[in-house]
Amino acid sequence: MSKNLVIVESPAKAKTIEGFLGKDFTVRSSFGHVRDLKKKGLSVDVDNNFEPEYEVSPDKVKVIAELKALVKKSDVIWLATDEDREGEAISWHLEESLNLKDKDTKRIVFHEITKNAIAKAIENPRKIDYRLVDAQQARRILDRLVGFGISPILWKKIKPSLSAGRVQSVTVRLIVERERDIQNFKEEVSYRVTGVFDIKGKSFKAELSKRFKALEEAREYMQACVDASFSVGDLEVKPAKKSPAAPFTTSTLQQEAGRKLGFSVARTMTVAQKLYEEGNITYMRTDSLNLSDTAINAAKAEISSSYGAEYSNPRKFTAKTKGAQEAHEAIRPVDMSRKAVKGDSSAQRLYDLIWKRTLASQMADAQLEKTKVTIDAKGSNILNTASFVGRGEVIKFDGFLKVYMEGTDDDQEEKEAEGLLPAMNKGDSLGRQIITATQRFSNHPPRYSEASLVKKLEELGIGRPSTYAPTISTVQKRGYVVKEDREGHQRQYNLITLDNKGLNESVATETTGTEKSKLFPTDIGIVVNDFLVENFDKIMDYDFTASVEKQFDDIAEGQLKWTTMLKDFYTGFNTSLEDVLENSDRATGERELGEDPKTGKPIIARIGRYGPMVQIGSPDDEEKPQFASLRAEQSITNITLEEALDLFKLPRKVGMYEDADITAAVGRFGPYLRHKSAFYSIKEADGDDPLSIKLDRSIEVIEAKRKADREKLIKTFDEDADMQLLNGRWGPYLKVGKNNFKLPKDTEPTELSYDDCLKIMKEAPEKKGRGAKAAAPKAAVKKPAAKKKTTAKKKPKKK
DNA sequence: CAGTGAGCGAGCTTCCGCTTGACTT
Repeated sequence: MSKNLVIVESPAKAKTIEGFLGKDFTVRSSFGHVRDLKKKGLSVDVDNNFEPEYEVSPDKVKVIAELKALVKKSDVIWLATDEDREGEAISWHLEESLNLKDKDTKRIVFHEITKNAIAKAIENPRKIDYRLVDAQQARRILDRLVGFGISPILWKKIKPSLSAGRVQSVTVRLIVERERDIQNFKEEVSYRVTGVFDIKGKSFKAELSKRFKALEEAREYMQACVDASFSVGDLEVKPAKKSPAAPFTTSTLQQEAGRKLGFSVARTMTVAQKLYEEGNITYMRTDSLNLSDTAINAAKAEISSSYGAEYSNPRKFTAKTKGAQEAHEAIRPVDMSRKAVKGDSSAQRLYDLIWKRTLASQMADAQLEKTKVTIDAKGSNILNTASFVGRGEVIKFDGFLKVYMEGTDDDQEEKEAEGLLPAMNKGDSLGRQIITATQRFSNHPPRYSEASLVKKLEELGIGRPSTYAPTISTVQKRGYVVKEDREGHQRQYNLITLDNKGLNESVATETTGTEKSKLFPTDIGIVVNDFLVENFDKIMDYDFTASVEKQFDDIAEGQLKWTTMLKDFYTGFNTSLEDVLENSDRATGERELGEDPKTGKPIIARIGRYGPMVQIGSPDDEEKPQFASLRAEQSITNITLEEALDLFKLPRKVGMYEDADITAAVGRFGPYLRHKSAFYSIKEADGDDPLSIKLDRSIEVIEAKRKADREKLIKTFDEDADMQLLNGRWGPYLKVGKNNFKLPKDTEPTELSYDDCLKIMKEAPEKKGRGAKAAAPKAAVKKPAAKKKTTAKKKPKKK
């Protein structure tokens, strides 16, 4: 019988460690935090030293029950949660909710999961560090105060259900401000001159050291080149080196997988989680650059045997990121000699990336030789105002480049790959093949991708490895930000070429401004952000998190009392909450578009109760104002008067079919047709538009939908017209009225009788949470009673 | 699931950070 219970945070870790410890040890996991502030309400007594009200998280009730049973059977409890603020707090919450006795409880930490490290940890137990716990409580409570303090103000002043928080609101701010920078960007025009020269049959590229502002200047210079003679001027050869990037952290893994594999941040984490659970990589939520000695030695061995000892260069990297807590190692393969893993292609590719990055980080620098040639031009005086420069780069020793090179975020359209320059000597004359002057435009700052946003957040010290991916999905779920592709537009540019046929001027076209999977702010995002920046500048400051983090550190070091810190913050914060609630105006992002040609009344675009909308007239007028929602692709900032007027043309009568009207309109879920109280979605992608769709096409859409519905239908019943067996996305299912039911495994739907279906209905498990929407209105009359019932029913389900 | 936007008032929404499955029409 085992007398020791070890509790870690992750089940995969528990499994590994159990193997290292003898059979006197049982290892279990807490699955992260087990207790939190109560879900409902503030649950912080601000008048009583910020006394928090904790509860075991609903999804951890079972975990705690199981652990409690194991505690009873054990003599010593080892709390082996991560060695950081959150981990220390988890240990404390475990101690509290499992009623652990001080004398039987030991706190241990380890940084790598090896038999040795764990044995060492067991030999060196300590007590829970309550100062660190206090720092975590301050962090948790501050976030609750901010989130639950500001969000309700947004419900009143802008729109219900909105949210604000220390992390998400600043994230949205980054995106809104970047979009403004882009809108206000004034592009600069210049002329870039490049030439291809040759010597002894070999050619190379060179670029003029200066750009011209005006076409006229470029023309003048090109003209001078016609009769110029070119020769080799200065030649410079310089050694250079490149060093490998550090091993992966969560943030750099997300960035690199985005750049090289095209993964979203969420997908990277899902795939990494799987690799971790299968024992292929170390923990994937980390901000540490550290590799264990075991890993460094394994990399050294792998490099020496595969590439030779001269390729090995063991290195230690140290974290430079704000607020790094380093409870884990960097993300690396568990076994460096495992060059590939089984699994789907996502897993294989991500593993390959991690393997290469880790290996490269332990490899020698690459040695390069950079050459630079400056070309002399003789002829007209204007040629002396600038000179062509050619650059070459040769790799003398490839070092880490043999396996891996980090990607970049810049779309560098103009950077040419640098190759080897031909052999030449000072004074050699050069042939001119072609010289081109091209009109170029400066680029606006780039929009954020998910990965570049994560990079920015990490730089600012905002959020943690475990929250980057959820934060990005939160701001999208709240409708503050959308991830989209945008089509570019055509742009013309001037081109002057000089080749053996002489000078030639032309105009060419290019596509510019194409965006793929970039983050854009929505109207709501913009209005909420502006409201918050105006009224809560302190919390919206990019340095707010960094400054509270410093205070959390002071708490952890025992130099500051956590209640004092919260009190200092809350006094001012609460005053501003009250002030804003009382004195600030409703924020609607209102913009006047012009006048309605029919009535002469003003038309405005603004945020309404249900989102962005346009409105003719005001409620003060004798006649009621008219309203219409904006389409998904429209925005308050861009919509024109004409587009707004179009919105009021709906709903529109398309024609008659089967003795009933067909009308076209746009609803909450996009454009649709309505016929005999049935709805038929139409898509712009199919070339259908509610403003212009014709009768014959509408009939086509209706008939297509009817056909699809017929194919979906498996069986109906005479006993109940509302009951149907249908084919859905996940196979056959039973539909009764508005409720859907899963069929038991291995059921042949065509053979089900009416009674069978009734049975399936009755035996269906209770729907939980969000799924029960359809039933809600009926229960509305007896809400309090109905509510108790559902919570009571939930429990047996969790057995 | 589908045209809502006056104002009232019920009751609801909301935070960040730690960890995985269960579940979807």
